[in-house]
Amino acid sequence: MPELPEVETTMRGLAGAIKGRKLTAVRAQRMDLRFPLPAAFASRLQGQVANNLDRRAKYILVRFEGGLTWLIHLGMSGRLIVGKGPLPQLGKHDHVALETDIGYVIYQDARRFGFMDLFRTDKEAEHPRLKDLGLEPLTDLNFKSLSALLSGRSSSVKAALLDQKLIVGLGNIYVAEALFRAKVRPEREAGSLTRAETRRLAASIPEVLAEAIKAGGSSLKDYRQPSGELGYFKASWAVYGREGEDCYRCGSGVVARVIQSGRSSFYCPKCQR
DNA sequence: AGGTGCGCCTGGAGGC
DNA sequence: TGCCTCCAGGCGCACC
Repeated sequence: MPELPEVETTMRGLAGAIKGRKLTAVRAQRMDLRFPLPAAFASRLQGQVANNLDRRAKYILVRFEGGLTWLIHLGMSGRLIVGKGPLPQLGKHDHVALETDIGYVIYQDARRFGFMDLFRTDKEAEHPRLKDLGLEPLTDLNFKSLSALLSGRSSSVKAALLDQKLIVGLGNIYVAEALFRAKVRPEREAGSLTRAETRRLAASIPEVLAEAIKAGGSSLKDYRQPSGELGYFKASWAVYGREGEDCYRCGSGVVARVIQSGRSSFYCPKCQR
């Protein structure tokens, strides 16, 4: 799925389409996303005025004037598509659609690993999807906070960085890129990182995420910005998906791929230690 | 506590 | 309008 930069980009695109506007019509074509849509989903959203939009971890939060919050997770292939004018004909993967006075939003998700929920905004802190999330890498990550997360941990540093209870927003791509920049191998035991390595990693994570947001995210297969534009950060990947290629940085290492917990990890064996 | 494997779905790529 | 296998950005679960 979309990792933090893609979710952030999607949230901003959605904000441009609905912030301050009333949802004049809401349709749920399919209720069975990863989890069923909540009861009376469309009727509860219809007529709501979007007050502010936010991102927490890989969740988009739309808060409405009346105290209702709409939570959206894009799963692996979820996309939000925004447009001006009337709602176009919906396709087989268009599961939720809404209109405002100026345009429309379509939630499209081929694999249906995404999901949505509605809840009272004042209960946000207790929401089961939100209450156990770790720290936000763009605002709360520094040497001290990262050290506290990693120290004494026997799992791999990759597993630790993917664990949304520790730190949120990272997925397979951005973990690979952040570890490359920090010169740390994904298989390293999390608690074994030196102070210098931890310091580099605390810097490289927000750095790579911020750069990716600026580029509109990374388009792999399904992802596009809500406007339909691609995300361009893929061109900046140093190791992800580059198995067998020469390392950008050291020139002599060849990017390797190993399987960790059934998922591909990419790194330069020469300059990541 | 941590790992591993699997399932949830569909579609694209590549081998044959 | 081929068929088959593998693979994919996430995440939760059962099981060890």
